[in-house]
Amino acid sequence: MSREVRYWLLKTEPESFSIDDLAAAPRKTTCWDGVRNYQARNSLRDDFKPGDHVLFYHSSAKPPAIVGTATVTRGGYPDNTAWQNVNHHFDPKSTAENPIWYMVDIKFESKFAEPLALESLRKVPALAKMELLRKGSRLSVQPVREDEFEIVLQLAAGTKRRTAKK
DNA sequence: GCCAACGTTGGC
DNA sequence: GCCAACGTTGGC
Repeated sequence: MSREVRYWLLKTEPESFSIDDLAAAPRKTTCWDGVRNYQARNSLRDDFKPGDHVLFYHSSAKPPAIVGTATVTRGGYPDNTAWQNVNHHFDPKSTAENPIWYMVDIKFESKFAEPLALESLRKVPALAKMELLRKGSRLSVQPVREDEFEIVLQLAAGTKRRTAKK
């Protein structure tokens, strides 16, 4: 029995890694390393599978916004940056024998014509239950419902059309 | 196991 | 820069 495709949202600060960085990366692919939160880790380790779709979100940006999409090309595997003690994400409790932290690979899929700002997403009733919009939400790796994902894509396409008409 | 102190995230 | 909302740590 084949598993259904799942949908995710990944947060990143564009100053450290942006959608443009992803688009410019070799094979437009990067490993999504450095996640150091257990709930997020569990998603990466257990639930990310190749073919899953990702919304790419810029946090601490002006404005904070969903800026594009990516696809998962490799499911969870140990995050080796955790046991490189020169690395910013070093965690002495994690070893190659007993990895604590996991990463995935994602590939660039699209960059929206216009960012979908957090503020504008809050005005969309169909997205009211989205984890991203929940008060106090801080998860950097979060599940997205299929209908939410589709609505976000439609919104992105809509801003594109309006821009084209100008 | 409780919980206060502390550190981090991230919108504003 | 502020601070609310978390998650983690560690004393007890």
